[in-house]
Amino acid sequence: MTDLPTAMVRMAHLVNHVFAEVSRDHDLTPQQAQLMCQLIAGPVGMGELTRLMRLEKSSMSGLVDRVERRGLVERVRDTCDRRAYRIELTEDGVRLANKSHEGVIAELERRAASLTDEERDALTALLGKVLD
Amino acid sequence: MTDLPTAMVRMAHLVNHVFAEVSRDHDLTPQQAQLMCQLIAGPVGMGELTRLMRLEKSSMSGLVDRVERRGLVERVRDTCDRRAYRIELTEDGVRLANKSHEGVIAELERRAASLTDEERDALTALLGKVLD
DNA sequence: TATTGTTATACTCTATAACTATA
DNA sequence: TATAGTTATAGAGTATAACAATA
Repeated sequence: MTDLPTAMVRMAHLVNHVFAEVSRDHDLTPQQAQLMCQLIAGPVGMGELTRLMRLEKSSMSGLVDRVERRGLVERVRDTCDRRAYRIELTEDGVRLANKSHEGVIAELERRAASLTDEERDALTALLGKVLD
Repeated sequence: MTDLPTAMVRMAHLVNHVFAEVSRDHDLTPQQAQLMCQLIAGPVGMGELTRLMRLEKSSMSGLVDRVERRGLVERVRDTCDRRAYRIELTEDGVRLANKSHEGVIAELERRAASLTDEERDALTALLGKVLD
């Protein structure tokens, strides 16, 4: 039995590991997989992406470059602001993003399988309280 | 209210962010800080370090190189196996490792401050169950 | 032969600073 | 002037493959 912060750190390591493994299975880096997961719900602008992933805009430029080079996303000019782009998954990108996302969820579900339904709900609620 | 896997991923992002911020405050990269935290309890061999941090041995060589160059750790030859090294914190390293570790713990405690004592205990136990 | 660790190489990831184009 | 994004540069992080030294 450890203290709460230590348990939080260990949980983070577990999630990071799962994310790395799944990404690798799909021949993506964890950063590339994370970027693509951010785009599943729909196109996102560069500025919003840098905020979501807490990266400098130049870092995001490079990350998008490499994923675009693989044909997984496209830069689409914003119709309202001609300086801006919206980053959008391609068809291949949608497939890979969904598979990656599902892979992570499935593996985390598997890790949590030892919990009862009540424990799952309690854990979800408690995590939510910390994350607010 | 979201599902459990999503809450786990968000928790991981929070911890990663805290780790990145604290590392930066101490002029370390998150990887360097993580390495040094592994050494707080005492010297660790390269092989064990690669296992703990899930890195290839060549990656660990480079990581140790950069931290050693800053005078925070030392390679000490193992007395039993003359191929092996034990990686050991220097005096400066001990100070910085402890400060980083405490910084992370303190910030995570702060994030969990909204929980009651019972909720803290419950969350810690539930996380422990998933981590087994 | 097997193991411990390093070196060489080639990427990816990241930030800072300077830049271009549009608002 | 301010904002959205890129480019240039430098360093850190990572894996694969080949290597040296010891077991």
